[in-house]
Amino acid sequence: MRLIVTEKDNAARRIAEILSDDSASGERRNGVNVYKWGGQRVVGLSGHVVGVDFPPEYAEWRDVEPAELIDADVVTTPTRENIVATLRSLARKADEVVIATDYDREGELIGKEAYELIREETDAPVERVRFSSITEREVQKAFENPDEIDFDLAAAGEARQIVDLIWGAALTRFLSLSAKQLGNDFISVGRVQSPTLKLIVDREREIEAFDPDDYWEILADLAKDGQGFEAQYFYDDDGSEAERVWDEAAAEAAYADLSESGTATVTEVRRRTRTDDPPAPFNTTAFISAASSLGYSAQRAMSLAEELYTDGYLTYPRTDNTVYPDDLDPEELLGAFEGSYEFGDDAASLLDQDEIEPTRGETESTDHPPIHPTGELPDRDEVGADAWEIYELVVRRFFATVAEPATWAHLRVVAEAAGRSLKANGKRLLEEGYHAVYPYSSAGETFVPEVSEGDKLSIDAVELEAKQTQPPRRYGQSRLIQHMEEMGIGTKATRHNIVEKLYDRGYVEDDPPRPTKLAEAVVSAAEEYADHVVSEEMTAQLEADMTAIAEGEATLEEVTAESREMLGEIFEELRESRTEIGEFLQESLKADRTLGPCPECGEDLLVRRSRQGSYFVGCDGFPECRFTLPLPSTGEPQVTDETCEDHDLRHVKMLAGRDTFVHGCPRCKAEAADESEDEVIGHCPECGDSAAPEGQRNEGGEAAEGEGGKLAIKHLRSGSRLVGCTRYPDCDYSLPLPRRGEIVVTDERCEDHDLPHIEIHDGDDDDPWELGCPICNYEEFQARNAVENLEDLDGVGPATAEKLQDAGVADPEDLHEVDPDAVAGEVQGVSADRIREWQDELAA
DNA sequence: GCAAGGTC
Repeated sequence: MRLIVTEKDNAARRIAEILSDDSASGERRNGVNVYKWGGQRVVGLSGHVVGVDFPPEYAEWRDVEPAELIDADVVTTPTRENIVATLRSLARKADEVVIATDYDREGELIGKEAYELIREETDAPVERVRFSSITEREVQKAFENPDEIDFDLAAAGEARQIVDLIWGAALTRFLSLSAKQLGNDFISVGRVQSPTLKLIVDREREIEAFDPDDYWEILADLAKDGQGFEAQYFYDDDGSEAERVWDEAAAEAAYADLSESGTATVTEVRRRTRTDDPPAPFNTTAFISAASSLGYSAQRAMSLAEELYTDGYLTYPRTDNTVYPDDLDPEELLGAFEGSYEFGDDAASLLDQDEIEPTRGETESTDHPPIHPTGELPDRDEVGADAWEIYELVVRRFFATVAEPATWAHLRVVAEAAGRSLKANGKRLLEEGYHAVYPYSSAGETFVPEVSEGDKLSIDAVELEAKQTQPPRRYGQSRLIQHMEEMGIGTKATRHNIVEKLYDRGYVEDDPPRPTKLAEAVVSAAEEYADHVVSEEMTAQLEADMTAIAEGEATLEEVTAESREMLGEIFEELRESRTEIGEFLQESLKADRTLGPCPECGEDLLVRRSRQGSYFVGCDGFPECRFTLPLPSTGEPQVTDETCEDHDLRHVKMLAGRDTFVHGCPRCKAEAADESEDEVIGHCPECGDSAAPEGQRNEGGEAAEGEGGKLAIKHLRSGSRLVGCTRYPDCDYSLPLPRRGEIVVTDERCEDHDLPHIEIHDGDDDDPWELGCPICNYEEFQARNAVENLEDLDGVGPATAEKLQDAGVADPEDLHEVDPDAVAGEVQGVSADRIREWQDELAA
């Protein structure tokens, strides 16, 4: 039997299809897909199935000096046991093995890891094939010319693993132990995350140190024959054109001159035609950046693209490549969109072009093509709105890369008035080119009328604007990822996760990411004692070392020994400053939790956590001062940089995924609740007059008048509002009300529940939210939630969600109890296997 | 409970 090993299941399936001429069948072993035909088996790994770590005796942080990790053994152990077991059992029956992992450094290492596992089971020959994309031609050619594993290249990857582990673990443990931050709140450091964090912190330092300068700009409304346009004052500043006037008196003088002249004379007209080339094919970074201008975070964009990839609609989304492979036939791919409702017209117009020549970016790599549609079209309702928007972006990007350039007519006009110069730059689209199929990049025109030198223009208005220079802007997530790519840190598959990691570690908050005090302290400490780990040089040096290993000019042992020595020197310095560093980190951690002064004792109010795990605001003066304020029960509190003017306390935001909200000043919230009175709106349906519990009922089956609970609108000190029973805590019946907006009880009544309708007036808008009867509203809310929960399932859109509900699955929870075959029979487009996958996922 | 790199 011949065993073929790929890096992932998707690749295994496609290679089996190609090599078997579509006759392969799949089976599941240990939860791993194995494709078979004749004497052949193909199995896909899941990237690395083994990982490096220290031996177990180093596991307990408190029992090990971090510096001991520097010379500790590094061992490789299976991390994906089921895949390893399947690989082993397949290997035992193989008399020939082919490694077909991705064609890049990490792929070589993953292949070598598989090789080592296989060698423990068999002496069968092991070959290596390399192909630059999984297409019939490439794959056939690769299998006809098999090669050998490049152990040097794999060793380069191993060296990286070892260096990253030792530096990351030793420094992470050192900082965490010195600040006594163990458990979930450890303080991490790493070759990629720390330089990325420094980038953010450095930018924040620039912002904080920024000292704005005043300047003035003068704008004028000009017109020729009634056609108005805007022009800007400029002057000659040592040979270059300047618009900003730094001196107020000079600005006012120019403004006065221009205001007093009724006309200006055209002194210069310059026309130029510019081509605006279509963009290059999408690599991961460019894709994330385009998705970010549609409002998607890096993480969200990637997870949608991964879903579309797994479902077969897009190619692999993790790629650096910006050049389509030779075997991509643009005409054929455009043809796949011809009949489509959304894309048909655009595809047809592109096919009408005289020539189709895709654009090329700068990087051509061997593992995966640029991200493009496969030609298989998803059902718009089925994939959901977000996935569709991402899909359309990728389709249109592909369209743009095969479209014609756009051309623009540029018109620059300079006019003089009272010795002062005004300029206007016009821009008109001559040939729409790729903009016709790619609406995401700006194609805005600026109107300037046709004028000739010597023409008189009227000056209709002049405006003097006082401005200030602005600090640099924070990096957005996608800008950060671009920066990482430029610095050569991280990879296509990890950069967006690194940004996410900075959020998880409490190093950055909000979007665009803003560093916490902890982040500033970690970066400062690293800069002082371990500068190497926060610099991009560490990666640059590692890359050079890896190249040397791959080319046989150095060995893994030499490179890791040198790296260990360097880290050892760093620890010599660190040892002496341990307490100092620990205190510094602890202070910064406290600063991130500090709201402001306690109204009772003047010490700091801090976000704290009770023994039960709930958050509240407490005083740093505890136990002498017992002042507290409650916080909402949902989400993780985050102290924002906004401050309440009344109480000098920073506002709190509650992070809870989609349900994240700004709580505001906790003292304002508590005081507002103290001042409000409960407003009774009806009887409690659980214990009210018409539904009293057994013991309290009178002969008529009702509670005695006045004894039953009433429903009232209540304001809690934590900021929540609800319709709840007046007999609380004896009766805990309650219905949620929105956190924001003024609650207004109307005269309209719900006949079913005998309750008034409620409206929410938010801000000054005169179009209130008609919430209606609170009971009806809550029931609808629950039903809506159920549909949304269903849509969270992989491959379920609004249409399928509805069908699932019709089939008795109102909520994902119901899936536990259903018979997959029965439901699959009732719901078109959902297989029993899919349902089993959902069940497995929910169980996990 | 550490990193970064694969992958889901």
